[in-house]
Amino acid sequence: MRGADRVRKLLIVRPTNSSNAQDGRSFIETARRGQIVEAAIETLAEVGYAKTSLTRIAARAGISQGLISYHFSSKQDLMEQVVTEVNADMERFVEARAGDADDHAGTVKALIEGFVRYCADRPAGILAVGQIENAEGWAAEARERSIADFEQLLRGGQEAGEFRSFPTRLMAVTLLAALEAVPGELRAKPETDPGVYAAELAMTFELAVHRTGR
Amino acid sequence: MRGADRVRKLLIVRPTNSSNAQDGRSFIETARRGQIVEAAIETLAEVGYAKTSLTRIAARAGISQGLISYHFSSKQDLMEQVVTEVNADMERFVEARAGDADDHAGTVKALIEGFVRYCADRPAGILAVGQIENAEGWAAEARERSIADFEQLLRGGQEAGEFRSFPTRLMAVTLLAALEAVPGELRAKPETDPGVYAAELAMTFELAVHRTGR
Amino acid sequence: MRGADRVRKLLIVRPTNSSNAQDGRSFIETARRGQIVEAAIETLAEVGYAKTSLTRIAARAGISQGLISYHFSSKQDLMEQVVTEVNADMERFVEARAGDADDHAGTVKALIEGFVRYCADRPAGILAVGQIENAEGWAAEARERSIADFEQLLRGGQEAGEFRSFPTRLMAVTLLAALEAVPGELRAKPETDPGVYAAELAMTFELAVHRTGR
Amino acid sequence: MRGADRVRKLLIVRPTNSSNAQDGRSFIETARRGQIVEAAIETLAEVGYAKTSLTRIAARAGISQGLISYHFSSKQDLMEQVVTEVNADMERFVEARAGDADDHAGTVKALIEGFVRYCADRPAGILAVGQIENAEGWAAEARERSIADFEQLLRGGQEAGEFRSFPTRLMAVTLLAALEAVPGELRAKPETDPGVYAAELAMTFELAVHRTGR
DNA sequence: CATGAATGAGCATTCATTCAT
DNA sequence: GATGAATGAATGCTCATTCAT
Repeated sequence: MRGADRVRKLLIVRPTNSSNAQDGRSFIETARRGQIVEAAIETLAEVGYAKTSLTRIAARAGISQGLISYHFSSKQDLMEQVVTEVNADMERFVEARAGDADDHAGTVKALIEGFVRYCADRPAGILAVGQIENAEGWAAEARERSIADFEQLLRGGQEAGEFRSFPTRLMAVTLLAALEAVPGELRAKPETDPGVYAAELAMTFELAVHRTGR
Repeated sequence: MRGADRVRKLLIVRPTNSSNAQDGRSFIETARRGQIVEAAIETLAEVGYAKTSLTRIAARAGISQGLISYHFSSKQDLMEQVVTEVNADMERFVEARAGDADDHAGTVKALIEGFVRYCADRPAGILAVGQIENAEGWAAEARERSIADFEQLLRGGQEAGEFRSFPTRLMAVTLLAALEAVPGELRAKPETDPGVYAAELAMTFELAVHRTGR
Repeated sequence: MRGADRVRKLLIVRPTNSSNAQDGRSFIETARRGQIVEAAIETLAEVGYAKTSLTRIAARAGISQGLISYHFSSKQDLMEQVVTEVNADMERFVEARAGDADDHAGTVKALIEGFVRYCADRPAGILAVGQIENAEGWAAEARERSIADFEQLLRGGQEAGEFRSFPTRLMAVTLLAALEAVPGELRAKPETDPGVYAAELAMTFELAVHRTGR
Repeated sequence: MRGADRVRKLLIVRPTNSSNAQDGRSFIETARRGQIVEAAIETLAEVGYAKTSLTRIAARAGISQGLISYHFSSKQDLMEQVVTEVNADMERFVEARAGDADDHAGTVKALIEGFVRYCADRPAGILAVGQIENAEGWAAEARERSIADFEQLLRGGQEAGEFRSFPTRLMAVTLLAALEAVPGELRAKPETDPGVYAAELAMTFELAVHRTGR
């Protein structure tokens, strides 16, 4: 299995059990929903969850408040949609740029680089999702899924003899945390070169996981 | 300078410019303020900032809503107090357990271990502060201060020839992120052995920063 | 310049700098705003500023509290609107009934009579504005504007040789005070004949200002 | 009856039916009550009724909030006391300076001059009473008493053939209004010479009431 | 006498949500 | 599909008042 496949497998979009995954939407409905989600993302990234009201989102989208309720059954429904769409978008992005690494170390590196580049390209989405997960208390579920994915990759590296022995869960948690810090850092220091950031992060985890001695 | 001193220096409690540091409080007032701060921490850790209202804090403390306003000039005042007290408590704790490492690597290790142990001991405070800093938009400032501290330590290690060459800011950001993930992980997996977590985290960063080759 | 013109000039509606003068309101919005303003006036006139809460105004208007906030950005915004509308209404009324006096004495008389008749017709508005200006601390500004207007008229009379010499400001202050006492008196003694009141007040100031000797 | 007697009669302090007229107060109690009343007057005159809280009065007096409630059964009780004391003080002042006019016109003049001088001397009290009467809706009662007094004086002048014929109540209302405007004007234009103001006001009403033709 | 801790009602305001049009 | 008028609950906060000390 080549790296691209590994990343693809890792980032596969999981079906949501909530009711907003139904299809059979008209073109206009899909467009409106997208517009609202976009406005929500921008608002969340800009002012934070606490100050993000439906009124504010509607104002940003240039539509009436009522229309949001027409398209989303509740504020929570909209927030779920934001999380789903951003995750799907990010996964598509990362997968597309995943290198053709043929070992696990390369896959980790590709993953990190893809994510950092995504954050540099479209920082609002990740910031928005961070706000939502934190505020709504959904961090736990989302985290578990990501952690499980990372663990699988790390365990694969250990089994292939590439990585040293370590508790995969803790390393996965740490890797996830390091990635989650990226958009905030890029916002705090916009002059940061994403390439350097990605390379440094990749190096850090390469050193942390690779098999020592030999 | 020994490790304990380095940690002490790192964790020095910064003077607050706000007015709630005044002394001259009666015993009963101090006790009530402490009780309210405690109730606020528990509430924040449990339900998150968005659902933490003064009413809820009062209910948890078993007092009237008005009493909070009697002791704190505003909700923000209370939140500031929570941050101040938790930080002071954490720094006291970490400093007290700081090892006697006589090199920079040892200091980093002591810092990580102290922090993980603190999170294991009193997880609510750190979670509460995280909620506040995120919601109130104070995260940026708090981050910068911590990052500056960490950078100083890392740069010291580089200058002493202990650490490899890397951009200290990015490593500091990553280290901070890894630490901030600790209370969430301990909450998600309460069975985690803090000692193992601390050791693993220390090892991870030891490998990441130490001078390679030789 | 005839008396009607003098009064018209005197009572010209001053443009408000606040933003609530915008047009482009729907019919229903205009109606609701009017209803709320009306309820506010009645409440203020009846129970005074201190006991006039948005809850009370809403109750009198038979609507929810939230609806007031929907139509007015703040309590102060509503109060400004009350002042603006009552003043405009009063000025329209007084101007419409302004006599065709062709001297300054006649103009003063027309002004007094118009105002007394307005107070007899719609006493609540003037009482409400009095409450607001006093409580909000706007009394000073409003007073100065009225005094300046009155002074101008009185000075005109002096220059025309109709009025005796007196400090115009003090006479203006006294005249204003006498007028402001009208709604209170009409409320205290509803049986008072407004015509008699107006005539008596006009006579009082006629005697006070007119040129003696000859 | 000479003018001084007329004024004395006019300004006689009426017994209050409320319960705060009881005697048998200790020295310290009397002093405290006076101190609180004084602080209330200053606060009312400075910030207006709406912003005058017991907390604020206590702060100004340099005592605890509770002490006000200890000495006055309610906020309303304190406000009543302010009105009573200011009125008594004012009446004492006016009476003391009442001239020895031997006709009614002179008495009116003495009254006006005394009041203007009092407002110039101690403006806070009258402003405070104005705030209270307006806000509490007590204006009515207080007004009626003053009006009755003035009417009696004016009727006396008419019966003595000094004054022209006019409805005494309306002239009394107007005179009262003119006097009530004095403290506000002195505050708005502190450079005003009280002597000039008094003389002008006296002249105005002299012209308004005196018997014309002869 | 005096304090200040404590309460509970009331305040203006915000906001997610509903619904007639 | 879309609007915006309307609601009602919740929020942070102020304040007169009570009461144990």
